[in-house]
Amino acid sequence: MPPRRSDATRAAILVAARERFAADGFERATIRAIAAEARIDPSMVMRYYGSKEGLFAAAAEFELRIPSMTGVPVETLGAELVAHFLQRWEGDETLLALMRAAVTKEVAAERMRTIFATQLGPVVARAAPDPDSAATRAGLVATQMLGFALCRYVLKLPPVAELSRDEAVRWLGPTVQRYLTDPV
Amino acid sequence: MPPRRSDATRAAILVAARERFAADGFERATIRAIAAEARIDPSMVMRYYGSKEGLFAAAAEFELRIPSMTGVPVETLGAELVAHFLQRWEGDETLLALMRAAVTKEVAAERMRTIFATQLGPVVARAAPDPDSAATRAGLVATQMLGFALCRYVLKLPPVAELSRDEAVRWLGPTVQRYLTDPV
DNA sequence: ACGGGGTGTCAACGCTTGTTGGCAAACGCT
DNA sequence: AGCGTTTGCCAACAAGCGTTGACACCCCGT
Repeated sequence: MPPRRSDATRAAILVAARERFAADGFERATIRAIAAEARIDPSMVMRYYGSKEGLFAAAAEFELRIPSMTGVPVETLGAELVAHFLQRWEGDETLLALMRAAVTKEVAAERMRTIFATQLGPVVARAAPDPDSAATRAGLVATQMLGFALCRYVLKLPPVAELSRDEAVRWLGPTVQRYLTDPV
Repeated sequence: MPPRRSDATRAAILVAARERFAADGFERATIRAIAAEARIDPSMVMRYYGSKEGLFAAAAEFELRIPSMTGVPVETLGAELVAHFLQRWEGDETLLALMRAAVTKEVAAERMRTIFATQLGPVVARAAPDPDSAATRAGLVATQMLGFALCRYVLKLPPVAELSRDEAVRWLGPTVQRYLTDPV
C-alpha cells in the first residue's frame, strides 16, 4: 500500500469524526458536520470510508496500551491501572466517542466488549489468584473504570468531575486492587 | 384536575415511550414507533405531550425509592444499597431509558445528576463519617453502581451479565461500603 | 505534451423524521 | 334531542439525513 496523496484528507476526516462522535454520539453527529469540520465535501467521506458506519468503524479503532507492569509490585497494581486508565482517557477522545456510541449501537458495544476482553483480560489474568476467575475480575474492573468515566466525563456529576487525578487514584485504586487479587 | 377519558391512552403512550427509549435511546426511538406500540396515531402523542422532548421528560420521571435503612447496622449498608439498586434497576425500565438518553442528551444527564444528588445524597450523608465528604462519597457510589449497570444491562459484558444477583452484591457491597464509611 | 487516474465540488435524489391542521366520530351535559 | 368538547385518524408539510452521480481540476508517468 503506497502512501496516497489524499492521506492528509483521510486523517483530517478521522480526527473530525472522532471529535463529532465524541461530542454528539453516533446519531447526532452528521456526515455534513464532520465534513465541515474537516473542511471538505461530505461526499469525500463517503468515497474514503464507504458509509457512516464504515467511518465510525475506522474512527473507533482503539488500544488501551496497558503497559506490561512486570516490574511493579502486585499490591500497587490497582492504583497503577487506574492511573493509566485516566491518562489514556484524557489524552484521546476515541474512548469517549466509543462510549457515547456503545450505549445505542450494537457494533460499538461489541467493540467495547472485545477491547476489554482482549486487552484488559490478559493483564488481569496475570494478577488473579486463580485463572478461572480472571474473566470475572476483568469485568468487575471494567465496571468501576467505565462507571467512573461515565460519571466524570459524560454525566459530569460534580463531585466526581471535581476530583483530582490523585484523589481518583486513591479512591479507586483499592477497589480495583480488591477486584484483581481478593479471594472469592 | 378531574380524571379524563383519555387517561388510559396517556398511560399507554408513556409505557410505550419508556420501552422504546429504553431499547433504542432518545434519537433512534421515533414518535411513530412509540405510537404504533401504543396502538394510536402519532399525532396523539403530540397533542398529549407537546413534543418528543416533552414526552421524554414525562417518561423519564423516576425515583430511586431508597428505603430509610434506619434499622440496618452500618456495616451492611453497602450490601443493602447494592441489593436495592439491582432490584430497582431490573423492575423498571425507566432507568435504562434514562441512561441510554443521558449519554447524548444534556437534559437527561441533568435529570441523572439531580436524581443522584437529591435521592442518593441524603442517604449517604447519614452514613458518612464527616458531613463535607458526603457529596464525594455519593458520587463514588454512583460510579460503581452506574458502571455496573452500564456493563451488565447496556454493554452486556459477558462476565458481568452472567453474575448472579448475590454474587454481584458480594463483590460490589464492600466497595460501596468503603466509599460510604472509610476515612479519607 | 498529453492522457488517465486520483482528488475535490456541486446539485440532487429518496427517505425518514417531528410536527401540524382539518375532519369525523364519540361523549357528556342540559 | 342538540350542542360543544374531547378523542381519534388521516394526509401532508418542511427540514434534515445519508448517499449518489456527474463534472472539473490537478498531478504524474510516458
